[in-house]
Amino acid sequence: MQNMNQQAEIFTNLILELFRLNGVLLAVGDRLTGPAGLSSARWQVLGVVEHGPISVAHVARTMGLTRQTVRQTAEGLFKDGFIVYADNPHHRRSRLMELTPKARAALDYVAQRQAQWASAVVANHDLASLNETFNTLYQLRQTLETYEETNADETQSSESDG
Amino acid sequence: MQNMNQQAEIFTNLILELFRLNGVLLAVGDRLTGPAGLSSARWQVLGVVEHGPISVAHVARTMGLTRQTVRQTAEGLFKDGFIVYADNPHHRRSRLMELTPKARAALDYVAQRQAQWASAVVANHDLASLNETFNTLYQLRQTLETYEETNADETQSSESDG
DNA sequence: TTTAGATTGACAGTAACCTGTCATAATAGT
DNA sequence: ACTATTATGACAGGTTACTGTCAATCTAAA
Repeated sequence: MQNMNQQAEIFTNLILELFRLNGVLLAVGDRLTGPAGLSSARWQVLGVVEHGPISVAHVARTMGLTRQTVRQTAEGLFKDGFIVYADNPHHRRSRLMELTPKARAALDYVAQRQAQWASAVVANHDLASLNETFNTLYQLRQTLETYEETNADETQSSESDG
Repeated sequence: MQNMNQQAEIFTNLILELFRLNGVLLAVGDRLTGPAGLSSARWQVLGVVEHGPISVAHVARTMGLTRQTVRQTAEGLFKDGFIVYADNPHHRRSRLMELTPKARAALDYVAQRQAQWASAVVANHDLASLNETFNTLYQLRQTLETYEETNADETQSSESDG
């Protein structure tokens, strides 16, 4: 099958390009948020807390990250005065994160910078291509996640190791 | 400009999708390479060394990573017997990494698994969409990198902070 | 030849993700 | 009410990326 080699090559190129783009986007995020005392990771967490008081575990689920990762980010946000913890009426240990005025100001600042940046960047691309790209990537992720769920057991079961 | 808001939204969605896809791909890479004693990062480095003896700094430039990051990965690869260091006739300190038979076997194993995986995944997508997506992402990265080079100075100069 | 600059490997430290483990707290089942 | 399970925060440790700094080395210029 000649076509399969071609597909595999295009697919590999696509993956490598995704990695590079990911790196660039993280750098951009840090540049946009840095002057406000934030980072890409902190910004994303605050973006969830912005919608209302919420626990660390809940944010983790929302963002698709682990509890521990969000906890670490939250620790830094608290230490730097971007969030406070409020008592949770439904759970004694699991307190709720809330934005401080400092965080509100930082988010407003970053939002303005991000909009400015997005406008400038997007001006060079047409709507249809971006939308189509989004759709393809979304479908690709669905395929990958389905495939992983189906085949992960067959080769990754390291339960007999311990 | 009504169109600008729409573009900004699609753009934001695209970025979030890129982050998610990146996470999934890293997980897949680790799953495919794990049984061979490798990881996504190690696999990529070995993929460069595979083409011939090469220094750490050269691999870093090839991959678009920092010298120090590749050095750390190389350290692990050496410790686990995947590479050896050969003298560099052109530079006394900068030795050249070379694959060991163990690495050769691991790469062959991973290549087979990766091809199998890629075939299965790609079967659900058509060549044209993947290719078009690659092109859009490539162009987008070019735009981003150009924009960063042009505007990075204006807001990121934190020299007056210290 | 000697000096100035760039490159390189090494080392230290940081950020952001991960897993594993533990005690505590909430919830479901009996 | 009691027990088993689940959810949560805390802590330890590992991976992969980054920056900064240093001495050694190579290269180019004077």
